[in-house]
Amino acid sequence: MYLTITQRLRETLGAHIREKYGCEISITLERPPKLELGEAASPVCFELAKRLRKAPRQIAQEIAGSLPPIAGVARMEVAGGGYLNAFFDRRAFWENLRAENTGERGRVNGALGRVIVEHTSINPNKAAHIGHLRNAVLGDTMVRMLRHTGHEVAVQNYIDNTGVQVADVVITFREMEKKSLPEVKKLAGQPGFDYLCWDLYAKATQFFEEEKARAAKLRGETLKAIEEGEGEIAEMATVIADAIVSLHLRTMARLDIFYELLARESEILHLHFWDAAFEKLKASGAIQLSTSGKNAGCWIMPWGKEVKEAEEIQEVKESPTGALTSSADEDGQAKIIVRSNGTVTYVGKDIAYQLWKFGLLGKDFQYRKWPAPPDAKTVWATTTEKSDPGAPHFGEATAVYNVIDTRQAYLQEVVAEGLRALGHAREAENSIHFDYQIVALTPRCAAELGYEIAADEAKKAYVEVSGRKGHGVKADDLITKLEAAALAEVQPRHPEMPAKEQLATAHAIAAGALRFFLLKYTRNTIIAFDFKDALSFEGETGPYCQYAVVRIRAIRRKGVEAGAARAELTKESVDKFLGGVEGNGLWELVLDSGTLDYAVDAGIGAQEPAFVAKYAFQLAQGFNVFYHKHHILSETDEQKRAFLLGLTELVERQLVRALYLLGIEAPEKM
RNA sequence: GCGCCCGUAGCUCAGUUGGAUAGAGCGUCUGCCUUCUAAGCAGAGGGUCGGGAGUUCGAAUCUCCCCGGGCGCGCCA
Repeated sequence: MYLTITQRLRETLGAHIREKYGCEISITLERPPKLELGEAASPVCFELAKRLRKAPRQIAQEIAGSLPPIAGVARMEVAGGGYLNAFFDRRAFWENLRAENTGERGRVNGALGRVIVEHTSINPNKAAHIGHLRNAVLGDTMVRMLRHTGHEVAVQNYIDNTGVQVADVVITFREMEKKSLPEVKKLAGQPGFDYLCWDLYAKATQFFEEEKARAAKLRGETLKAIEEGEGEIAEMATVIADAIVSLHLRTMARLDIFYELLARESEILHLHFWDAAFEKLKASGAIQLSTSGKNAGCWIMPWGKEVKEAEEIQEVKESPTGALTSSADEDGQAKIIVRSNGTVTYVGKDIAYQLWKFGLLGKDFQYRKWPAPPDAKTVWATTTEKSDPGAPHFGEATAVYNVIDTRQAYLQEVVAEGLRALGHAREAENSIHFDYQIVALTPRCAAELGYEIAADEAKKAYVEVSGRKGHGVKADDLITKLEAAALAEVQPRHPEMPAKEQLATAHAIAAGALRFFLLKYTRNTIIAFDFKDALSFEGETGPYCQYAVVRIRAIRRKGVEAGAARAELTKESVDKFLGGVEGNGLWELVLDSGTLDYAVDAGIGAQEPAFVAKYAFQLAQGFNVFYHKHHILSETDEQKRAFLLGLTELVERQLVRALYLLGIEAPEKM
């Protein structure tokens, strides 16, 4: 609602200034610091003053006096040195907001069209940890926000099932644990397999450090076998990766995170996605065969400062083979795409995958349903077998969000540059690296978990999570711990509640606490994880927001029990309760309720789910203040009680909506 | 060496892209449960926005220079 009115205000103001003064100016709007200054304000006259060589206040007065009426805006005032302040029509806002049942669905901002969001993408060789959760929760929340604003979104989870990390676990099973394929199959079917692999992977890291030569040889052989996809080694890798993926899906389902497609690297390999991309890259000259220098024999993509030079050289020396005969790559940071032994690097595969996402590769996967998905929600996976005829159409997006931590920024740039070099500038532009900072452990937390920390690390503010070392807070452990803590709060409060409901409530609180904890920080803040903060249910937390909803629902239940008749609210009453300075308190809560669209819009624009988390918290806070100030059910003035109840319902609806966007469920009681 | 990011209250962080008196949570102290759930509310205290210079009507926000910290730059992914 707020966004609707401010957009109208922006347009009208812009058009009016264009007409009146003949200048094109972008209208900045802000929320004034105090309600007495209105609901929206523009400092545009300060900027205008420079161009028109007139006092800003005078301009503001001219505009305020001549601006055509705007629906939803009661009046404009001039304040300070030249602010233009808009005062909303409070009753209209209230009525329109209450009538707005559909939320913001259907309203598409921009022309994004079909969107792919890739998130989670955990190496399928060990249990998920807290860092993976940040990725998944950020991605999932962004998906919810995009869908809320009417975008068609497909969620994809990339499965690197043929990589080094899976190979390392295979090696550990075979060489160190001396396990046969049937034995591994058996283990993979047992609970806790992801935890077992977590420990094994840490062991492998040790082995690789201690016996470098032997390890390197084994890794090479294992990788090759996995890539070729045949034989016992390959089968063991498949068994491990598939089992771990299923466990990851279950972990994420605990936080209400689901996927449409599991895109597996094995299919990118076996369906020859890279070959197709390679031909395109060669043909366009985007990559070149280096014939001299340290990269001799590699296909490289010029990078950094060299891009320009290389392009110039390209123009002069169009070589039919694509071979770069100059020495431009000799000293530079040219990115290697194909190694001198003919194998493709990760970036190369990623370019192929990215091309597919935009429908630019000229190839498609085959699809099958993933077996036994959590909550019986269909998940599709890529396959080399015949495609399931019921599979939906994947790919061909107009925008792609890749949720990957910020350390990979450079590689993501290379991928985008690859698209650009192929002449897909728009797709390169719409390849959004949705980057975020890592989750680290506070030194105290690392100590609590019993990790040995090197002396230089102990001095730092935080300790990096390391899958290789086996250092990290496992996702399932954390969720379980939170559930236990929440249950300990629920039980004494609701001894009458059936055990099953107590558990469900505790789960909702645990998941809410965790998701909110991961979302309240903006993306580029390193989260220094500590159990004390993550386990908190007070203050700026998910449970605080859930609690506000629970309070509202308690009021409604009690109201129904009391059987009190609800008076029909008159226009005069609404004007009275929201009007003037006395109405400011209630009006502010109405206004905050109606600001969700604005928060979501800003959140999508800045790619910051944290904006929605902040919104939910502030609305909950506003409600709690209201709750203490007004006792609703004992209100004797019927009109007032009807109004307070209406407002309560409004807050509930908006807060539940905001929480839904954050992937947080509001329980009935807690 | 080159590139990117960060430094805001005791601690952890916001500050919606340059706007009005810099905000919140935690922690500390003081109050508030016989009324709709105290996972709450009210109040107090706490700031040279790392430092300096500049840009302009206006800077936590933009530019430059320092100081302090983090990350990236591989024929790994």
